Amino acid sequence: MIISIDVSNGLAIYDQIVRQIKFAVASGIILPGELVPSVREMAKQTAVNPNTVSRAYRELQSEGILEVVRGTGLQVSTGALKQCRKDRQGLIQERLRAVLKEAQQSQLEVDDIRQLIEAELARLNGKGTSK
Amino acid sequence: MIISIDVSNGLAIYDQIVRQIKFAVASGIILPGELVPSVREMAKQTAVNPNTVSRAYRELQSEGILEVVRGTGLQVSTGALKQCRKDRQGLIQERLRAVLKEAQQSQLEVDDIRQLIEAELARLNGKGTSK
Amino acid sequence: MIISIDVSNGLAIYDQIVRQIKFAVASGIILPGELVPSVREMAKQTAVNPNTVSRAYRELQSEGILEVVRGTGLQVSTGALKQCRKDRQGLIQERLRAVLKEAQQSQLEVDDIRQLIEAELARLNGKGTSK
Amino acid sequence: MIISIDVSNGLAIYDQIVRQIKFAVASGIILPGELVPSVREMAKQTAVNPNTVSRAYRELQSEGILEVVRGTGLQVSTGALKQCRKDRQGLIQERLRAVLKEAQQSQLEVDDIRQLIEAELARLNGKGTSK
DNA sequence: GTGGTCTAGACCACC
DNA sequence: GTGGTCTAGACCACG
Repeated sequence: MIISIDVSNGLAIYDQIVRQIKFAVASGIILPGELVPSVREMAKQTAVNPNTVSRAYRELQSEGILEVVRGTGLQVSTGALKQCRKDRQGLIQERLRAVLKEAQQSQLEVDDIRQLIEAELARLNGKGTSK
Repeated sequence: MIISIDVSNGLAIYDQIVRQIKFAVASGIILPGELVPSVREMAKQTAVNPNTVSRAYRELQSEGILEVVRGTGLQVSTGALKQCRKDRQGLIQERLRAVLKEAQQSQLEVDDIRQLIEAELARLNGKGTSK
Repeated sequence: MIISIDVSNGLAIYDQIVRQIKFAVASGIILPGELVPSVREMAKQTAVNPNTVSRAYRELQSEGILEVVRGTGLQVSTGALKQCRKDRQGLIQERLRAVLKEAQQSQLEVDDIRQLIEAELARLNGKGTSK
Repeated sequence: MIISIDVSNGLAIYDQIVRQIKFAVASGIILPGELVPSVREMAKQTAVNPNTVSRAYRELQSEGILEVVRGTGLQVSTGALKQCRKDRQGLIQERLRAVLKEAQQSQLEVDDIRQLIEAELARLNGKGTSK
């Protein structure tokens, strides 16, 4: 699992770690039962303050994504995969709703919105297949 | 023009003012050449410190949305309407692209995405017409 | 004499009036002994608050450019032409010095500066003659 | 980097800070990637309120000269050097053009202007070498 | 420790 | 009356 940090993108570093681990879990890159890198290890890898990694892990524990294995480290918990997928789905849905709502408030017709979306989907697919 | 502030939504107060004024300009609620409420007036209206309003107005000046008329107040500048509309459009497009991209990365099929979108659009329209 | 005011250029209105009258005197557009328009007249002409015109005239009186003719109005004083010319000269010289100094502080070589100047002079002359 | 404030020169304090930092960047006194003094540090150094320093830094951020490194400070951004140099050059050119234009409007012959300039350049150089 | 935001209250120039 | 600037002091999130 590779975590890459961008210090100057406005997002808190701990939050970048949280999101990327959730993403890794949702995508099956790291499976329930597997250990995440230790705080020190991750801190070295990402050149980040251990406090910050620790905070990210704490956050993930409180959300039930990670759980302590005494004397061993932190592992991805059993329900984490399903939860991360659902989170992801929910988050996407929420953001989709927000942007659609705003689009409508801006005098955009429903058909204009659909057109915009199809254009963007085509763009993404074009990029994806050509790669 | 009515500006409503929500102190506990995470967004900075000055930013809420900035956005709502841009929205008002983009929507034609306030036209180029018209004066925005004075700093003190707006501060009273929104129960916010005048400095905070001033900061929002300064931000809008530096973006070319507002301009000072010495001793008289701040007026919406000539190019503001077009600029705010374009900003708004660009912002929506960008956010749409981001969420669609993320949706695709989450193993959602294009048709699933379309279905989600239609559901959300229906929700919005239902809300709109029933109200 | 035509005075034109630009409310949104940052310069105080009264100052714009002061400068334009000095310019008119220096250029011989208005001669010593001639009356300037009355406060009310000028205020109407320029669509400016009479207080503001009054302030400009006061400024010009205190600099000795204008003088009261009791019951008649304000006239350009005898020494005004020479003084305005000198002022103008001095002001230009001062600004020239300031900009040259700054240019030198910015690692510009003397010859680069000369080149820049010649380019600008050519531009101005080109414009002037072609007009 | 030394920032010196003159409270009684008409220029706003925050603007003096902005200009001097731009100057320092343009001159290579402070390089892209380096941190500027912290808000509190700079405030102590210049005997100015931290808010005022903060405002100057905010201004520089919005112009893309500085960028935040969360919890660490503000660093000179990558493109800042080039940008500051260009700004500086453009500003000088603009002011040069303005003063030359005004000089010509004042019945000064081109050769008189050249003479004035050479005199000023000599003055500056004399000062520079004698120092 | 860092910057970001906000409030409160003051003074200024300009109209 | 208008905006612009500054100070003082407080609280927050982040590292």
